[in-house]
Amino acid sequence: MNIGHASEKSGLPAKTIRYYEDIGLLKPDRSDNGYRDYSMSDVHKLRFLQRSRGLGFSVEECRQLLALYEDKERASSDVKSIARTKLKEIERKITELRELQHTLQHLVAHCHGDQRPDCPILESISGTADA
Amino acid sequence: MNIGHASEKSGLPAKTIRYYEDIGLLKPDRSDNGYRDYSMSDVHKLRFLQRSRGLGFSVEECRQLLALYEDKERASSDVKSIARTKLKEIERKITELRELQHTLQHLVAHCHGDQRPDCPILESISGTADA
DNA sequence: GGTAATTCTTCCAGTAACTGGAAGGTCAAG
DNA sequence: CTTGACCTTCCAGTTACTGGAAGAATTACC
Repeated sequence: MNIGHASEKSGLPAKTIRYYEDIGLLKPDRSDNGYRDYSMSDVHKLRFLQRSRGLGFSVEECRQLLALYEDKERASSDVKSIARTKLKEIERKITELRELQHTLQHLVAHCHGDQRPDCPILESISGTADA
Repeated sequence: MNIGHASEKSGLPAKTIRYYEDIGLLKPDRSDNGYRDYSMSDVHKLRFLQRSRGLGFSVEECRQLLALYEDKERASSDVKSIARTKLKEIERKITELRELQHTLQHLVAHCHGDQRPDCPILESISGTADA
């Protein structure tokens, strides 16, 4: 599969896909003509990268997450501990997104023109009533 | 409140806080000595930025979200529509995080050394069974 | 078969969002 | 009144892309 097709399937621009290859996140086969040739597995990884980058994980964290998957045959205890650390982070992110969600919902539902600058959303928007 | 204190409270490095000021995300008061002086409201905004950046929103999206809050007095229909768009995005992010969570949980629970490279996690890790 | 458009290649420069470090001013403690 | 922590600005470097040029390969059309 050429890069254009892989780009469509993964949601990542071709430029970004080539960049990910440059920094060693994946290395697709090459066809005889020199074109990159992406397998389904490559596309899965790209889609995974597209998602996890969009969720605020750094490229290095994504590299770890990919390694988790790729090294699962050995599944050593450190691999599991990384996974558990990431799971904690994911839970935190979900919690924070829920709070952001509630804040915006409140904004849409209750703050319609008659709110003063001291709206309680100001207090809740940061997730800390005190700070 | 000086920048060091605001940094502690918001979780953002002082460098980043100054950068956010440079690009016009907030403008704290200045004390007589020229030091930046952060209000509680400023710290709330910083904490909000810290969170939403970590959740994969771009600085420009964060600017919009902050504006949502700051312009809530007028609460025009476009403000609400932006909020609704962001709510959709937040829901998507939550869904994706849940899927990532399940994948990692599966990895920790079931893939312990006896998995072949064609582990079904490969299929599910990208969130698309087909692709 | 010819040729024009599309898609691919590499390379190099630019942007976004920080991040580190130098050079120097301010301030609280001893 | 000096030492050390914290602040200032400025400029350079890093990360993670992103755009564009120049050229080769494929596909689409006559």
